[in-house]
Amino acid sequence: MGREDRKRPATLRTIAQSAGVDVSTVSRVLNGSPEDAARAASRETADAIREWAARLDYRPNPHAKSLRTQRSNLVGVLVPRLSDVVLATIYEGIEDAAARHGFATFVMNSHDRPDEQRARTELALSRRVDGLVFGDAHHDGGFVDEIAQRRIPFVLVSRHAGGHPSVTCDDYRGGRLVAAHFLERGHRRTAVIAGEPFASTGIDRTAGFVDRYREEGLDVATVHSRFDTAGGHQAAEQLLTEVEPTAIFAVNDFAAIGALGAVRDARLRPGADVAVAGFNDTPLAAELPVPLTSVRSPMHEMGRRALELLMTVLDGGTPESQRLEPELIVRASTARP
Amino acid sequence: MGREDRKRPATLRTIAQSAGVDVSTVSRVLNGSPEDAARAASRETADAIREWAARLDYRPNPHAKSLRTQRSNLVGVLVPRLSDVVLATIYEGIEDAAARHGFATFVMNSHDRPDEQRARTELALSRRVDGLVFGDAHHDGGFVDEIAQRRIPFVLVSRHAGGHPSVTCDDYRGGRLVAAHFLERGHRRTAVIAGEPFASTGIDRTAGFVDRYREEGLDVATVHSRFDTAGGHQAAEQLLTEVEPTAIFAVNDFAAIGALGAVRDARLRPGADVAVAGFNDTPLAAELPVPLTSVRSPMHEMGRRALELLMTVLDGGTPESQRLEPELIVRASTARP
DNA sequence: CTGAAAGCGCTTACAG
DNA sequence: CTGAAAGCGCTTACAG
Repeated sequence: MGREDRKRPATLRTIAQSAGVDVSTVSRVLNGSPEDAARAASRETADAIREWAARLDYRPNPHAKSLRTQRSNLVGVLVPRLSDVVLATIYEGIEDAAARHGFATFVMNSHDRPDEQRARTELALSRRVDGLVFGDAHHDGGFVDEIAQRRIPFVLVSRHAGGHPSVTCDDYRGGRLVAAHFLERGHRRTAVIAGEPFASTGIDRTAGFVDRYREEGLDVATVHSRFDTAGGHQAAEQLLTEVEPTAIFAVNDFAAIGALGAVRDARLRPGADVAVAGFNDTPLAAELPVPLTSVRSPMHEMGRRALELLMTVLDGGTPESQRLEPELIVRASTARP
Repeated sequence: MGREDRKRPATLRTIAQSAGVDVSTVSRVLNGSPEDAARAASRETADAIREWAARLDYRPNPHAKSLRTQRSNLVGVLVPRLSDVVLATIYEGIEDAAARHGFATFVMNSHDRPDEQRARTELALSRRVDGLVFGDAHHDGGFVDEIAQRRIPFVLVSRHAGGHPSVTCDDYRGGRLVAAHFLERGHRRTAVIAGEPFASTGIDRTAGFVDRYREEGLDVATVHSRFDTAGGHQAAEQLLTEVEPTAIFAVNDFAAIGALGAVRDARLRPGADVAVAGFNDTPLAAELPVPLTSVRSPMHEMGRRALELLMTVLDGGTPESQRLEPELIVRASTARP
């Protein structure tokens, strides 16, 4: 089954010979714009060419095309971890939109480590991507600033940084929604599991929550954490002993699930004794033993729009950052008994 | 920030001119095998060439190379859904291994739909991938048989089909492990949430479980389901009313989580009243309010090995299918009180 | 040790 | 409406 056994695919030349015309004519008819095609050959010649192409199962060689046009129709996508369902879903949106534009994508994990971000980006660049989508931007913005300076087309998704074009959820507003909900339920001693300090998602969600509480003259305890369940568990344990909050907002569903575990371990009832809310409304949130209140963010849509925004950049347009609306989904984890 | 602004990258010709040698010499030194390089130029010439390459930040143009060599160093990967953490983790293994071999990967979702499998495969082929990894093979094997007939290099991962080269978990054995555990705990009326009927994973896990129980002269109720939480919830609801099992094996953690929800909704205590076990030992399993007993499968390793197996195929070797060992992780969801 | 030449499969001014 | 030619950036027999 070695690769030598497969017979060579049809090329423009094959078709040109079959149809008795020049390759340039075939190119214009098959791969050119409709106007090009119309100008390039008579109806009959064009039809004959198209018929041969179909019969020979012709598919343009993308490498030849890219070499000639200096455009690869490839985009590189960097995410912290693809096994995080939030990023995977955003990526699905990116991939869908890319396919519709005739682009293919390379995804890579950076694990939120600057050295890997750099290495993966260079790898993508050496593969000659036309542009990049970063789902792993750090708020300090050092790395993306550098990419911008090199005039490499890119957009950010999920997290914003340094004023570069981005598509995000309105995380600040999402944080406020949770705070408003907690206030309505009468919680006055609350805490936030704020995630990693370098991610604008965690920063903004926390800020929105804290600001809303400040408006009521109330302070909020905050603690940073990893974005996963173990991180949330650990952070919640600490908060439960040091702060004894009646409600906890974790800036991410996984951290929230970890927090639920910590609440249970402390012999408290999630929802009844300690309210817990998460963010993103991951598919699991609704199915947990104690269903989780969470802020729904349009993950797939965010990915789709980020890719569209990149297309704007590639077409030389002026990209406008977008902030999509979050929606609070209330469930048992924040219901008083 | 249009693409026109970036200055042209260095090429072999740029370097050849700078170093005062022919492009063919530069090619042999920079991109050839070590022996080629040694034979192509004197130490000094070679060093000079390498120095110029570094100074000009030379990166071989992959499109030119692919066009010339008829090899793309690209592989296509098809999965049912990348937002399923199991497939995402397998894909991470594939991607890691691919990068080490100098290959890049395209991933695409097929949603387990034959028309999408076909369309995505053709898309990958039109992008001139050297080979494919299918994580979404259907057990009937119709589609992959066809691909094999076309002599397209490919391997299967996670699911096997039609005797084609594959890397899977020993799912049958995994099913037996769960059965043995349930038997040891004294469960005699049990049920399996078997997943989709077209996936070898669910088929084999179910068969292993059922066979072990048959050896004790006991029958097992089985019901098919989707692989997600909602599917598991629904299947468990049905089983709880119709079969009243004391233990349920769901062939996948998400279905198991859905089953836990159904158990709770029926006012039964997971673990105490009804044991529930899952499969894959997803990161969440350990962190659930009632930690989930699950069969750990080496997902990342499976992906890695699948890619290695594809490399064997591409090198004209004889690929041998592999079945990796599962491991039972016992937690509270199957502990008697 | 080194070079000159051909060609992979396209696109696109240029010419008629 | 159609063609001939050049060239994108590589690799690799062939020749010396």
